[in-house]
Amino acid sequence: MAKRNTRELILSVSLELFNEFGEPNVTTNHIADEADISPGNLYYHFRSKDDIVLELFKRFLVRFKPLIDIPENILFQAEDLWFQLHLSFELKGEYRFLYRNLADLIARIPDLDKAMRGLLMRERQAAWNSLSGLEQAGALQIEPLQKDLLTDNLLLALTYWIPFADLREPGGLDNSTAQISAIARVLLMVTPYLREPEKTQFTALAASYLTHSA
Amino acid sequence: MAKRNTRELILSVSLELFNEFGEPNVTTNHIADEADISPGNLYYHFRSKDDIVLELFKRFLVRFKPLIDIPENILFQAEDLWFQLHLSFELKGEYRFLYRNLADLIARIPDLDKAMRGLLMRERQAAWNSLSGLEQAGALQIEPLQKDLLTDNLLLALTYWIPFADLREPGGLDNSTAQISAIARVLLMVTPYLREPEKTQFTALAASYLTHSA
DNA sequence: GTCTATATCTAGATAGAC
DNA sequence: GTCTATCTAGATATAGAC
Repeated sequence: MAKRNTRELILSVSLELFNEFGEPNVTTNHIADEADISPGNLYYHFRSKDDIVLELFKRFLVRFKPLIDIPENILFQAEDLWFQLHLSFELKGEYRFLYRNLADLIARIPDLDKAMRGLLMRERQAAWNSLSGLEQAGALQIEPLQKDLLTDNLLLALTYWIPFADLREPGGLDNSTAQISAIARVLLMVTPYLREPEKTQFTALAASYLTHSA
Repeated sequence: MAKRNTRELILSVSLELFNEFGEPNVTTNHIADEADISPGNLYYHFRSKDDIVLELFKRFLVRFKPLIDIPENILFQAEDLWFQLHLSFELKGEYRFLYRNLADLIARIPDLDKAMRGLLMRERQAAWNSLSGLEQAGALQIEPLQKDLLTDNLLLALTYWIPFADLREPGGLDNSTAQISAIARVLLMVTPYLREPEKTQFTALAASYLTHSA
């Protein structure tokens, strides 16, 4: 709601509406209406609707990149993974419209296509590096093939868990409670490959988050 | 391409175009054009575009329901799971436009919303029952909480693996090779909880499928 | 910077002849 | 059943006054 200026207002209103109704179902008139400005004014500040989407994506990107900038040889603790997931899901929840219509957005907006594919590749690498970190810390033991598959499965969950949860319980991810549940579920994909004592410790930790929140 | 009559032609052309370009990016004019009929003729056979989508969904449903009609107390072998996954992914590949735009389709078409949510619930139950079957056959050992989480993760993969793979490699799922790789990946989500000898046996089987196909 | 009014375009859908 | 021609609605985007 921060009304620093009209441009910012348009962006924040757009983000809200996109998240709630899905980007294809929100017209520039709806945005202008909700922001209490005229359609013409909106087009003074943005050349097109896609331009709004791209600006929102850019802002998402700026905050997301540091989160997946995980060096290859980091010494990673299990708690680090938890924390990293928490920040990541929180941010994606804020910009969840991007993930709800991923396929069509990138089909329509070439610039977004390029950027998003690159982002997914980076994120995959980040997940892979995280697992490597756990290995080096002695907490994780996994075969190379399994590691590769687990990485893909993690990336799948990181990409589509929010739309998936929204599907089953629309608007259910508005509260942080549901998000914590999501994080726990993703984390538990890793626990089968953890060694003791981390395995038991983490299963219990995730379980406790789950039970008092889902 | 089966041209039994115009109605069937429209359906098969629609399915092809929807799968290739995404349903929102295919207009009724495109369909008519590709089917070499007039737009007016299309609307003689279908009241609306949504009507076409619904009819396609109905046909998907008729073939999919038997696949997820898995009794609660079935004695399940690991191979059964593999086979079931194979049929399931093949069918979903045929109708993959449904999964590419799931959120928006059900937001727009109320009848589809109801049916699709019901279907997802059934499919989740089917996955759960499959795990139960493996437990009863002595092949699977898993804690109740883990079982629940695994079921959700399986459902996530069953729902979004195809759009996810399409994202990374557009059109990559056209050949059955890529689909086998997908099945192997999903199946490997279960292997950490399998007992010996099934565990080793299945890891090897899935790995062999993966290596000579991906 | 903001408004009103309007242009343009495209999609879904219909009417009526054949 | 099929066609041509057309309507209507709604969305993006622009023009020009204030």
